[in-house]
Amino acid sequence: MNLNTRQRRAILDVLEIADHPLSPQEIYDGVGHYGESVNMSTVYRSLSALVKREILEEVKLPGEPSRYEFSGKGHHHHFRCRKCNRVLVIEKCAADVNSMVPPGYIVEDHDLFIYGLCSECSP
Amino acid sequence: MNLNTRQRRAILDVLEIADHPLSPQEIYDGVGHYGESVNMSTVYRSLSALVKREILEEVKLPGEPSRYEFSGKGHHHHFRCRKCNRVLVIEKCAADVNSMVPPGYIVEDHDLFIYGLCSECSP
DNA sequence: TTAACTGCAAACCCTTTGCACGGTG
DNA sequence: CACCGTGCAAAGGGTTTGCAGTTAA
Repeated sequence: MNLNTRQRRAILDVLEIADHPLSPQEIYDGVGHYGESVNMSTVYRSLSALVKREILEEVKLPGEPSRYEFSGKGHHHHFRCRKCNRVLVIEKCAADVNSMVPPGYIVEDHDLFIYGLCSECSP
Repeated sequence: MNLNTRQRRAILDVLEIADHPLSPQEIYDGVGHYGESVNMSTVYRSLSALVKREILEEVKLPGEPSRYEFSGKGHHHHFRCRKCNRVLVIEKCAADVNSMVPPGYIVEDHDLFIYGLCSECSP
């Protein structure tokens, strides 16, 4: 895979500068802010290629479009700010998931989403 | 709102018998299993009317269609079985969400999804 | 009767795909 | 030349909506 096309560099730059997971639309808009342009199909195709190569990871969210972030962060969760709408990374995990499931269940994985106001948006 | 149409009775019956949150498609299929039929638009329209009246609640899931469940359960979470694909209710919550967020963040709410095998599907 | 509900088909949004063109080695 | 990557337009899947006909009170 060639990362060194104008479009893929722009996509990765936008993700790096934002420093938080972005949706395809946010990436598309972000590239636009640089005065560059990328076709939305290219955004989608690049994102799935980058996920396949494990350079990025898809963050699936309940009821809204996925965000994409750089992989290699280890176990973490996400915070969704209801004012600025950004999705931010939460590094801690204080969920004792095994104690939550009824007997007989096997826990393989979990996702946790926290909603509220981020530090930039809280009064 | 009139709950006493053939279609809405069927939708609510299917939800009640299933005893776990269902997607619009699962409801549609469930009604079909009774030898009855409901148009998919009617399923969607009935579900949103029932959510608006707070008879049902929408369970938004990451990366897949919402499920619908009876409201009034209080705070709870969901388990998604990777074998039978059912979404099941988890009544406990052992997540200390407030301790997870960085200083300055305000926590309003959270969603937790556990993935694995339910008791009927585990070996 | 009349207000609400339903079926059908079309529209919608987000995402994926087919195809022909473009850039690079 | 051979290959991927790209843009465009069309197609998909899930969900919503407009409209005309139907049903419940």
